[in-house]
Amino acid sequence: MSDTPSAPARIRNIAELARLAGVSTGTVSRALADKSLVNKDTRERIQALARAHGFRPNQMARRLRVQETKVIGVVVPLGHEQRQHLSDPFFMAILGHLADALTENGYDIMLSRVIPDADDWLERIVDSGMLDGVLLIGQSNQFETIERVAQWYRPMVVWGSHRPGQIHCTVGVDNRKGGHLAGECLIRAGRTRLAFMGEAVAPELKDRYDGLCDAAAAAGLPPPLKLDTHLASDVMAEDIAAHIHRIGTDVDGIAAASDLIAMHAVRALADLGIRVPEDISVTGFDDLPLAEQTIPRLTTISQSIAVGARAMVSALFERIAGNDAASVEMAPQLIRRDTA
Amino acid sequence: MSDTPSAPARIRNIAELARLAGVSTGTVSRALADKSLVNKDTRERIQALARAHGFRPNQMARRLRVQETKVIGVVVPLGHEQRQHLSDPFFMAILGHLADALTENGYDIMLSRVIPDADDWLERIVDSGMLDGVLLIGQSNQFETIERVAQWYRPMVVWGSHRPGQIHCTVGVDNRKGGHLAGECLIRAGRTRLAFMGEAVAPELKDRYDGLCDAAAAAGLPPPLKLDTHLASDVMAEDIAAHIHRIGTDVDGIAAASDLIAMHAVRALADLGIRVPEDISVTGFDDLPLAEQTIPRLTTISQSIAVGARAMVSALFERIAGNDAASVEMAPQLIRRDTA
DNA sequence: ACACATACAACAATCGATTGCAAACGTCTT
DNA sequence: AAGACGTTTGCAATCGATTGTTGTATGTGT
Repeated sequence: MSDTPSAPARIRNIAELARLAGVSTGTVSRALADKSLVNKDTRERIQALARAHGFRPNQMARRLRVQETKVIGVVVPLGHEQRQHLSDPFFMAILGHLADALTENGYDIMLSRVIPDADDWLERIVDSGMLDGVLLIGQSNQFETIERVAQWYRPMVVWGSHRPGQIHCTVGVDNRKGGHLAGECLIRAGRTRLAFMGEAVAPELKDRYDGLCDAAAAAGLPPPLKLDTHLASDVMAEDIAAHIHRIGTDVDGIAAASDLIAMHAVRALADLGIRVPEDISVTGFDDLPLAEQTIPRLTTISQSIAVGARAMVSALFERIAGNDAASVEMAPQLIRRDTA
Repeated sequence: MSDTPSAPARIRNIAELARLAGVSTGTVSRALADKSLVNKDTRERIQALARAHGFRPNQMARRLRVQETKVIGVVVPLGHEQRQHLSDPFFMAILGHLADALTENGYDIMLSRVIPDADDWLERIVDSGMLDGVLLIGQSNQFETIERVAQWYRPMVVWGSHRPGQIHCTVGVDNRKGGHLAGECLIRAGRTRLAFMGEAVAPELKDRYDGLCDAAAAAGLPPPLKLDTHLASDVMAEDIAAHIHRIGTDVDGIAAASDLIAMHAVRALADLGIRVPEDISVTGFDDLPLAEQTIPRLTTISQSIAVGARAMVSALFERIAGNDAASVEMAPQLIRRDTA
């Protein structure tokens, strides 16, 4: 015996443990999986031995063999916003809830922030053989790519807008309705010169703008101004600064494409001595936890991110199990607070 | 030919592709890896074939073979804050920067939010065989566990405080100094009845409190009040509400343990008609991008998260390469804005 | 004492790629 | 024409586990 029990030799694989226990690798495998096929005594002896040596079977090998990884890819495509950070609060909020739901079910999360340079970025992710399923956060400007992959890859669910006849499964709010609600709220506050602050490249954002236009049209107002604003927080500030001059003369109501944009706008207006909501009304979009904590509190359109995340996960599990899961479109809700 | 070229049969593995190309699997493997050992023509023919069939080698198998996964685990231990969400802005901010740095280097990220119930939670992660390295965000109350694992597992870097003589490699700010800076700032503003709002369980937070005490002692003030406050945003609100009554009579300067706590506190004070900074001064900690966007803008202690994240990643790569990387302790910085 | 069921563990194929070694082939030299 | 050499390719072992099949004791019933 050259091994002292106090410093047990490190065991690298199931075969070494098998030799140590005087059994075959098959038995060890079954013992560690706590299968009733192996004698209770043997089983416990092997488990104790494994514990003593701090041995844990290699997951890579196991997963290769059983063809099931228990890993879900959570992918953030940044086609239109190459500079946008993962640190965007909306991503993070939804990611947090996804993480909760997935870990509860014993799945790990592989996080990818993808800038779709090569056109097979999604294929590369999807058949890396590392993932049991994929959750896409946002469609970005990659609608076609997503559709293409969805034709043959089932276990994928996307946060975003639903277009009639589309193949891929989405979960999201009715963004157009949301934009409409925001518009109505501004109009009810007596605002007539509306503007949309955001970038209408991704389907979600375009829908929000269209909804805002609907509301304006319904009230007999001209189509709202479109103030292009990046979602990446570092660039956003500049964009807003550039826009802010037109505001006050041309604009008295801002529907922002996200809470973050709204917050920045309110902040920038305050710097110019323009008061919200006295001089200008502002609405956000998302209803992040943050929106309630700002001063003044943000009036915004709720996406109920928590519910949405759960819906994504359960749709994904359905699809992994082989069943079809339909898209989910949730109703947005106006949360009236202080800014409009 | 039963296959029409427009709908090529799906190829599942390298062997099928090899048969199709009339070569051996070894050649296919080398061809796809673009190794010069195989003839340029053959190589290109195989690559074209693979592309035509949309074939991509199984990563799980490859990784098992080469014993290198190109995956880094990013782990958030929630020992003291079981209810804390991943959506905490600080986690998310640092995660975003880590994601940037890691993806730039061709690594994927496996995200785990761990509630350390079993005492071998870290061992289980570390030798799952799925990871080339581990980044821990925060030490939580798991200092001993981390030390234990660090004794034999090298490629691990932790965001948090550095204690003299500790084994595991940390990156973080000098939290004690940071607390000191916050205290000095409050004291310079004429505040004498200080309080610390946070939970001094994790080493980082305890250090911040100690630093605040240092500053108080240096100014001849009594030790600051300790207002226990959870970091999870849902519970936090209640905690703060409970504390808020003592404030105004007992307290005129608050050093919050995080920007988020500070924001909530300012908000809660505003609801009670207590003005910041006129009636009470408040400092945050972290300097999240958000801190600049609130009204009033948050005075806070900067952690320079971006720099820290880069430091973590480069220390980790050093350690993966087999070199030793020392802990990094960055100097905190007071960012004076409006709240103190 | 014999047939037969039961419990347990070993054997070996398998997942899908990578890679050291050897073999086949062609070219060039002497 | 034979040997040396370089270029390509194939063969087969390997990574570390899982699992269907097979084999061998042991125990039970008649």
